[in-house]
Amino acid sequence: MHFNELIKIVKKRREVLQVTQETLAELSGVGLRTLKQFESGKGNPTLLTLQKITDVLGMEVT
Amino acid sequence: MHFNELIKIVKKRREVLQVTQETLAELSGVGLRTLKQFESGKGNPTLLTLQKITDVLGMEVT
DNA sequence: CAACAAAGAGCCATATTATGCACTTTAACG
DNA sequence: CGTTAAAGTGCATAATATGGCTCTTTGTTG
Repeated sequence: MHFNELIKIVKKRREVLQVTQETLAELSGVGLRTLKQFESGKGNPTLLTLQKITDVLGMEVT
Repeated sequence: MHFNELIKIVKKRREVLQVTQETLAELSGVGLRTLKQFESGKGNPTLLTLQKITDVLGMEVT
């Protein structure tokens, strides 16, 4: 899966759950700045960061 | 998917294809040291690094 | 055992990510 | 227009990934 698609999916999932970036950051333990960078397509997160995010969203990296 | 499972899958896939770490490193453009660290479970690769590796192996991160 | 190939690990320099803080932009209201 | 919430950005620093080189360990084969 392409990077941009991944971002879209994560972003959409967060919005469906009606969670703000700030809340997701807190819940996942990822820095708000990091999350913002990721969602705005300017990041290259580590696998750990991505997993923290997807875990909270009930998603999975495979 | 858990980190360790991911590693196992990648490793197994590489072995099935009978490709050495060295060759995979060259083909994927990832440093040999980085690949070794990843496969030995001591890494936390960036998404880009992981994708470079899985691309060559004909796998996909989703 | 000896020899070889592949994998793992230490050291170290450089590049990049993760993070907080403050500020700006955007969007949706009244 | 003014207000407010959410998202995006600039900047600095700490932490971590990357990658080359070298050495050690492991596994296989004669």
